[in-house]
Amino acid sequence: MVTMADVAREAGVSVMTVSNVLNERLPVGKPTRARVMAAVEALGYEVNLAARHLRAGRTDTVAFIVPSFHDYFGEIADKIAPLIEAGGRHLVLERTSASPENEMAALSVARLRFYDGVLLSVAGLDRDQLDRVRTSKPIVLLGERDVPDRFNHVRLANEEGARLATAHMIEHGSRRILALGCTFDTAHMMTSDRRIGWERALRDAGLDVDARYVVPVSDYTSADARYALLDVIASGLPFDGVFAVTDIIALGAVAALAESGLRVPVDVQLAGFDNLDMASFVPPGLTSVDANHEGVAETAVGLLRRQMEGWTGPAEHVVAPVRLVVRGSTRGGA
Amino acid sequence: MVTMADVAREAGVSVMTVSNVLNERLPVGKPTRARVMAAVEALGYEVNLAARHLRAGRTDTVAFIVPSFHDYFGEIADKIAPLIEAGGRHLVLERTSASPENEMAALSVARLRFYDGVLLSVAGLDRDQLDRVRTSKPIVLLGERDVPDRFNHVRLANEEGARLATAHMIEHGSRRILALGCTFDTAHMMTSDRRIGWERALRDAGLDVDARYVVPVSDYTSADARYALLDVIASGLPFDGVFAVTDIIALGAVAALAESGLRVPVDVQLAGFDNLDMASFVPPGLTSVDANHEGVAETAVGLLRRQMEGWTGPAEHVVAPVRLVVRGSTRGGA
DNA sequence: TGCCGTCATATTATCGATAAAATACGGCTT
DNA sequence: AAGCCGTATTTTATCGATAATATGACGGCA
Repeated sequence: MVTMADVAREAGVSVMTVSNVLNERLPVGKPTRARVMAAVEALGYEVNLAARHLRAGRTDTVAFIVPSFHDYFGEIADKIAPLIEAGGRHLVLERTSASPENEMAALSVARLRFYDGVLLSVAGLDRDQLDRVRTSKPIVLLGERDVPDRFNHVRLANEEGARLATAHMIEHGSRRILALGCTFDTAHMMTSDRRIGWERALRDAGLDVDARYVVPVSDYTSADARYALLDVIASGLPFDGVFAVTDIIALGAVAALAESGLRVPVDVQLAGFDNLDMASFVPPGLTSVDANHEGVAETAVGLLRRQMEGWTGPAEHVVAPVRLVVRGSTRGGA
Repeated sequence: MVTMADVAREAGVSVMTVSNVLNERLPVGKPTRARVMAAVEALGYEVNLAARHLRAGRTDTVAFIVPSFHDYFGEIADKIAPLIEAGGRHLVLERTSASPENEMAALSVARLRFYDGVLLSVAGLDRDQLDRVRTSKPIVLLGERDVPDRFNHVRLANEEGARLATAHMIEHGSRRILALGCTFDTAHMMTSDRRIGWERALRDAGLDVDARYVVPVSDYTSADARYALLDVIASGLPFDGVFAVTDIIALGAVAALAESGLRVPVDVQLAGFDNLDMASFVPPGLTSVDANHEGVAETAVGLLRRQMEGWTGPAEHVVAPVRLVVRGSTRGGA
């Protein structure tokens, strides 16, 4: 492996001069610079990032730590990447499988040191566990869980989004709306906050809240959502609307409804949450709560950058606004 | 920051003994080990990975470098991650935006050194550019491009998959099948190999190959596919089948067909490629060529692991077999 | 002539771990 | 009691860069 020392020897200068040429820290005379560059070319030198990392304590890398690589997280990661790159760093993704242990491990001092900053999409950790994390590394948390005040945090207006979607379906005639994937259990705040929004919409319209209409889904996959909804249909519980806690859940619902001969939106209206790319394409177009990925990405990266540049003011807790994108799966749609 | 030296002082031993306790390299006496562990606990010591990396030359990390984080790559990454973790390393994703420059940069010696091994999904680089990469770092290439022999490479049976899908639609009555997203241009081998399979199926059935039925798509998104197919429909070119070069393209086709009042599979049969998770759920179920993500992941990780363990035999070029998963979008389906 | 300031380059110390070689020590053999 | 061995532990050298400091050369000016 060719090192700076090799380059220095080849160019007849000291190692420090090579470093100065390459990093443009101290000024170097023109002819010297030329000789160094020539030597770098000739030997094909490339900096050893491990050594730089150890000495300079910087990696020019930011990690986005996600529960899984696909769907929602893949889409948002693609929005975050260019923003990080614009700051001269690059982004890597790590995956935790949504397990608290893995999330904790990812936040260990050792692993954190690999990065200049970390965006963590919290899925498994609760407030207490997060509170035990002691680090001065720039971190921004994303996601719908409760987090300690000292962390920067970006989350969505879950309740409002669910309310919008549900109210929209009520306005267009639905009276018995399932909350598919929602829960009463508050451990997973995403599913309970959205359930609260669904409840509010029902109450605002003077409708009853019937616990049987809250249908949990075991694993947040389309497959599980499909099964869950097929069970409901088989049970004979009457419904004329489905609020799905995410678009992935909504996709499973689309399949279950189609298989059961229920027409969307004529027999059943359907709305999801996240507004994934696929939502526009799944016939008849999936009405969905748009969380504005782009905006969330910008906010989160902005908060992170501020920390990486040395800002030490109080943490911010941003609630990203949402809006409803109406498509063919509800009766207000095209 | 608490270092090994701090722990050593606290435990009254040398730094090397601490290292030996933590890494279980040389045997350490039981009482000494206990004192060291106690000191580690008391001080909250965690190893500095940068220092270890510099000295030991190992990071216990593997990178999967992808064109973009979403859809196909997200799904396959979720398959790869557990396999890497089973080997005691962890996986990170990096993104290249499919640009040759970024892929080349990712392969630079400097960046490679951050990882014990690299899985690269080649999207932009051609054979010549790859040939310029000189490194002894374990690398496995994935994807449908042509690559130099000396690299391990896993790709799909593109031609065969396209042939299967097309032949299946012919068998069930289609006579004029579009090759949506396919190309004559061989730069992107995925799109041309799959076109060749489509052609072969047509020829095998004694049907004409009409160049007008090869419909390129600008950017491999569902949105672009939808536009492209709407254009075809508007042009009046008659067709009764669509082979979509990927499921993402097929999804765009689903939307275009639905909007145009064409029924799937009655008026038009449709088949895709990749068998993404969503393919089972988009009504009426998307017939798709299954590339066996799981198997591809295992093969690629196996080849990589072999290299990381020191094997230096000749590189392998694996063509992963494919099979057709028939669903409701074609007439053989349920 | 002698002193000072400035720009260019070189020296020294260090980041925190690990590989390899060296030493200490108690027991066992003969 | 001397010699040897194996286990436990320490010493020394090193990975490759960078921060901080030191040196050198040269021109300007009193």
